[in-house]
Amino acid sequence: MEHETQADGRAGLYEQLARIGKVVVHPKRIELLDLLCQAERSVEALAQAVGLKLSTASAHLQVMRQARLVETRREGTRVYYRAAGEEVCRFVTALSDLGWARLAEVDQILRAIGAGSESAERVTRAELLERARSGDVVVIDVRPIEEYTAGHIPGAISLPLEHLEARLGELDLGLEVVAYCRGPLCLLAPEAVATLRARGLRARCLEDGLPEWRQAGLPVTTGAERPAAAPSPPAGRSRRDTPATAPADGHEARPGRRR
Amino acid sequence: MEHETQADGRAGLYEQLARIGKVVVHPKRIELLDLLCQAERSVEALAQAVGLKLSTASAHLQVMRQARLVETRREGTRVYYRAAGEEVCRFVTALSDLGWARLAEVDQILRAIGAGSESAERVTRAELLERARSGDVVVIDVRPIEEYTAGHIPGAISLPLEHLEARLGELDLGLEVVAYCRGPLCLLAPEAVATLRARGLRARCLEDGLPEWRQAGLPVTTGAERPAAAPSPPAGRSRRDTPATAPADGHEARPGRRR
DNA sequence: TCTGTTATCCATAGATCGATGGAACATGAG
DNA sequence: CTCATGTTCCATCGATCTATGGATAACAGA
Repeated sequence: MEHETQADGRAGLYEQLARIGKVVVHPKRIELLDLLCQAERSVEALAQAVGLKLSTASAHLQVMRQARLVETRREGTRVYYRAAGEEVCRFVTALSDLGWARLAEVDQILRAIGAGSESAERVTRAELLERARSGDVVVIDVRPIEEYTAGHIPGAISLPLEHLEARLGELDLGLEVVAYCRGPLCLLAPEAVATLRARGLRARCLEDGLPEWRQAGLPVTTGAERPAAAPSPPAGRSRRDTPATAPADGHEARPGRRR
Repeated sequence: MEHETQADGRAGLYEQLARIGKVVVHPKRIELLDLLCQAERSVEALAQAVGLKLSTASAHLQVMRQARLVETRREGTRVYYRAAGEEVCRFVTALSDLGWARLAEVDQILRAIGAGSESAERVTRAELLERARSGDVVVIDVRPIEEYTAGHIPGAISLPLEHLEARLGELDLGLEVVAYCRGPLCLLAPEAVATLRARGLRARCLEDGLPEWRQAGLPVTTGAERPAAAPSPPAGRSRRDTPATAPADGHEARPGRRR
């Protein structure tokens, strides 16, 4: 069992799929994959993000790499991992959807942390597009800054949850705030909304997160943030829009999941 | 660890998702799930279909049930399993897609069995819809009869691969034949097409299979087959169309995958 | 009630996996 | 060349998983 490339040579299709399945048996690996769908990171950053020893994280990443779900890039002495493609993110999304729909416990956990009540009133992607065009909302990306840099909604400003309270002043109090994060299972945006509401602001979450936005074929801007004073620069000024690989029909490519 | 419902009580979101992941670590479980996305079956039928001892198959099904991916129905002395919902099939589809895209070996296996060369010329769903309307194609469902009964493309006739040669006479030689099966990783349709072409007929595969057809929001007919003489009864006469849960935009809901 | 059929449960033995600390390797800076 | 840093490889122990045969439970029919 050395040459893993051709080892198991007589392995059927399902054995191959099981190699992918092996990645998502372990909670930490799912967490890592989820992170990697947001942005590429070094091994050390990943290990720290999910609370794992370096060697353990590396081992997990090896498993993921053998299944071809992640790829690496070397920069000097450090190695950056990234998701190996669009399909990987779609797979993770499908897994999350399934979890949301089938596992009552997921729902309970989310509710227990307080994301239950207000999550009912979310902004759809279509609605956000429309209101962003007319300029009467502020869109904030509450994920860590690296993930914002790796890709964000055009016109959104980066306001990581941890800095939210300190930088509240930057927000235009007259406008409604729409917060988004990693996806339906991520609690960053719901927490941000709770914080903002406690301050008397009007705030809602976007349905789902950036991966779903991207998968819907909507434009994504990469690169650092701009001064962040103007709340709504006209959309479409992205530094690098996604190539039009996905059909840009957008608006609910996936059937809805919300309860 | 008895009350699995609330055991692991203090488990995070990713632990919950890993419960789903656990299902797809094992090749046979993926195979079972794939089968169950086509039609419900008894334990015995499943065990036989995938070549497993009864007790082993039952154990696997238990795992899948604990993860809430399958549900059961009792009829007399036998228990029927079925996929627990639309999202399950979507998940399996995403896994297959990912396998197709990432695992070079999958491609090699498919090619090795001879599905490589002709698979390039497939019929899109949109094209099939159009040509079925004008009535110049025969659509054949080459899956086992149970799966046809559980759901098939309106107007398609059931012609399981194993009976194809014997029932060749039923086909209208003047029309092109479009064969479909379980999905991109299923070899039934490609083999059928190869057989038909060897007989001099014009034949092509449909892209993907029935689950993808259903997921695209297109109508699905359930129930036994009709006399199967008339090659193209007008579509839309389905005995029970799928409820309009999914958006019926159809035509390429997912971004394409074909190489 | 007794019997045959179908499915689940159980105990066991063999295989695989995960976490961990320390060694080994590659790279860049003195 | 020699160090320091970041990452991967390795050996090990403990935990978990799988297959299997046989026991048990649910059900139908006489």
